[in-house]
Amino acid sequence: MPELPEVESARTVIERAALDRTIIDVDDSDSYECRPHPPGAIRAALVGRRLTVAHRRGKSMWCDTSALAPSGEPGPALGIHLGMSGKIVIANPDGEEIDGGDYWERGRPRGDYRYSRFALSFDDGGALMLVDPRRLGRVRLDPPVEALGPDALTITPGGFRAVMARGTIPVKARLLDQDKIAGVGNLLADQALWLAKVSPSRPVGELSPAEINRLHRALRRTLGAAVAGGGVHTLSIIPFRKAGARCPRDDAEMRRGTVGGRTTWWCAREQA
DNA sequence: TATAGTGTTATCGG
DNA sequence: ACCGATAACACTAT
Repeated sequence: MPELPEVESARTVIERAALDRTIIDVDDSDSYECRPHPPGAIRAALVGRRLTVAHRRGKSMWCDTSALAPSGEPGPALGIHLGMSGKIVIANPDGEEIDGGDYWERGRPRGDYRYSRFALSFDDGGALMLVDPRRLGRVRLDPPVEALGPDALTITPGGFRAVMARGTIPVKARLLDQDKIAGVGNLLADQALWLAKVSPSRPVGELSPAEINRLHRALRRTLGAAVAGGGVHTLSIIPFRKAGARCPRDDAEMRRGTVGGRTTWWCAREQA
């Protein structure tokens, strides 16, 4: 399920395979996925335009759209969030199907579009779909991406220190706050905290400068490992997030709890 | 069969 | 203002 690395991969798929194709139809009939737009609103805004650039910040993607005529104004940005179960699928007129989630989740039978919640049809006969069984993703025009914090992949040490500077909130909850730092999900957070040997429930304001530095370096390493390995499911702590598991570094018990509203696993000794 | 879950948003209560 | 808890979304995996 998508965190920053998976979303970046989806963005790349759009960039490679969906830009500069003229949109002739839009299925925006799922009013929950497309909230707050009523059915037809996204369609009316996009038909006749092309996606021109694919952006990402944290787990949010958005595409710039072209003007309807050479002298016209560009269209609104098309924002796509994958939620917990979404992926981009592109079907091409020659029968080729590009599944932007193939590398991180079990395959979906070719041509199974049961869970397509939003789709763009192109004038060449192809289509881009948001396939999202749980319907936790969303599609909207001009998404408020400026509310997001700096991207977790490019945040500077100074920026990271500022994010972790104040408050009594548990450090993991702060890592998951997309308005403070964008892109860290539950698994990336558990892995980075484990690598840095920092307890997920420590109040951020009590972290030492050394701990904050360690955590930032751990986060960078974690993001690099997830991108290189092919998704957050390849992170090294994942097999140990289960009952009875022991920490692969010191063999202490792995503990389970809820931090920031999410299931959290940590080493009872090193992350005390 | 029952339960948990890799995400976000809104809302309520302290 | 800050923070925790809950619900909503609807399906898969164990």
